[in-house]
Amino acid sequence: MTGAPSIERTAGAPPFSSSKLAVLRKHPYFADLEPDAFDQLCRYAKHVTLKRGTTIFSKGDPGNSLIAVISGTVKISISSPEGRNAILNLIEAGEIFGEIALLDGLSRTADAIANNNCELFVIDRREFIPFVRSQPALAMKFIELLCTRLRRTSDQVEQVILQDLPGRLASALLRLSDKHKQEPQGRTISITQQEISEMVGMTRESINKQLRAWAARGWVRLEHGAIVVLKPETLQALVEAGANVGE
Amino acid sequence: MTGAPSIERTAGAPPFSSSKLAVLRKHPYFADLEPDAFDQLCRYAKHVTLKRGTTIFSKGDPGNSLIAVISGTVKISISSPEGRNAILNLIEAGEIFGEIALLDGLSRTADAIANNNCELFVIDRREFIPFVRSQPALAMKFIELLCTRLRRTSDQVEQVILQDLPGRLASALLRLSDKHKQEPQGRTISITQQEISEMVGMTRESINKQLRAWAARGWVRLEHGAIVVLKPETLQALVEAGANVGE
DNA sequence: ACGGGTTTGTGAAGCCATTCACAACGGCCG
DNA sequence: CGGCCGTTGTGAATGGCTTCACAAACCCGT
Repeated sequence: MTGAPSIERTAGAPPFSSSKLAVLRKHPYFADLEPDAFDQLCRYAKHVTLKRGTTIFSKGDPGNSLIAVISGTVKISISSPEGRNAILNLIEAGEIFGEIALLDGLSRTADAIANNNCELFVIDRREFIPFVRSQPALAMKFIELLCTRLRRTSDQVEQVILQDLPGRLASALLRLSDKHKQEPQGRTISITQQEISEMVGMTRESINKQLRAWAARGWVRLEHGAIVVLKPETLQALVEAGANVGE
Repeated sequence: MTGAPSIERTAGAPPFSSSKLAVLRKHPYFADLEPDAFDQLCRYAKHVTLKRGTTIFSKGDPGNSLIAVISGTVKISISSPEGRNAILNLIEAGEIFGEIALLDGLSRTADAIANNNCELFVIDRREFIPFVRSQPALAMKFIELLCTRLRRTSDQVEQVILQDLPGRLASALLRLSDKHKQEPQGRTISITQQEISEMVGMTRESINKQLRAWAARGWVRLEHGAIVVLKPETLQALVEAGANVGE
């Protein structure tokens, strides 16, 4: 709805290039927002570029902003005192994060780190909250977003508690490959085995062994820094059967 | 704000006893709602009583209602094909559940089962959603609720991935005992070891052994169908240290 | 094209939690 | 008050995943 015009140029002269705004504009959270409301929102935003490895915020920080990813990807993770760490989510271009602390005003629940060089929009809480109240439709959008996140996180708990290594790994691969389902055959996921192991909560070594076992059966193909899912249906079946099937 | 009057009796004659409504009225989600809006809400609700073990809804069901617990407790859980199952949450009197499927209209993410005889209010989606739209304050309340749930669930993921048995068990005990912190000394949790094991994602046997080890040190006391936390600070320290300390 | 850092591959040893198999106990209902 | 079922307590054996310790392959910058 509302097409995608009106970003091109406005009297108020938004301080960012239209191409960068377009990626946000297309996003479901903002797609059916009033055009001028969107422009107003953009005026609140700061544009930031970071290089790989930069910490955006840390667990426990006061959470006073919402962040939209324009390019690159951001890693949402937590780490234990002993040095183990877990990746909760990977946020890609067009997505937003940091909404929990933004909405409830409490501290951040996890760390956010630039996973590679990236560009962000940062929207301040002070300016954003009144804006949400004035736009009930936006509030409903956030309810939707929170519901989606909750479903995703619940799923994660379910998997980590109920599934073993093969099941969890298969789920993770399917979820990641769904994000980029370009061609029907050959869904390539750009990710290191180290990262996958941290998403799944197991060691890199175990993940590697399982992946190679599947590669031997032709279910996946391993590349350097990437995994190609060849038989998504088979992996899906494995998840549903409750693992223990495919070795 | 708004005190707690107006429930007593209204012209419209709400069909439920005021004592039952009071438990809802006191709850944060509804506390600062306009009195007549609250009455209107109550008119949408159906009153239900169930006996222990009854299934309220199952994972995958279409989610078309919000449920408030008047008395008793409800178990939110999921189960794997092999029969393992995991308790995600225990909902007690005064709390509500089922809000995700209510708000986004998709299927239920888990099973809900009456953990003992209980009384519920059931509010239908068709009637509720327009009501939320007409009450922006209520929408903001739901955003808060969702944020709380999300923090809780994220925490669970964090614990299950990063902590070992002692750490997870300690966290669970502390969370449960915080709910009922009556006396400063002797926080009694009414729960079976079987249930705790399903909340924590480990076997009853393992949980039993850990609990007895702690009982020997005087950190907890075990009763039949209950656990008394004697040294919450010690358990807390154990969680923060990343486990491996207490045995 | 060389060199250092990251990513991947692999085996041996060890450990924590599960599984299995009971025994004892408590509480409730007939 | 006497079964009976759910809860708790325990030990031995098993196993899946981790830990540790490398080696090889790859990638990028100079």
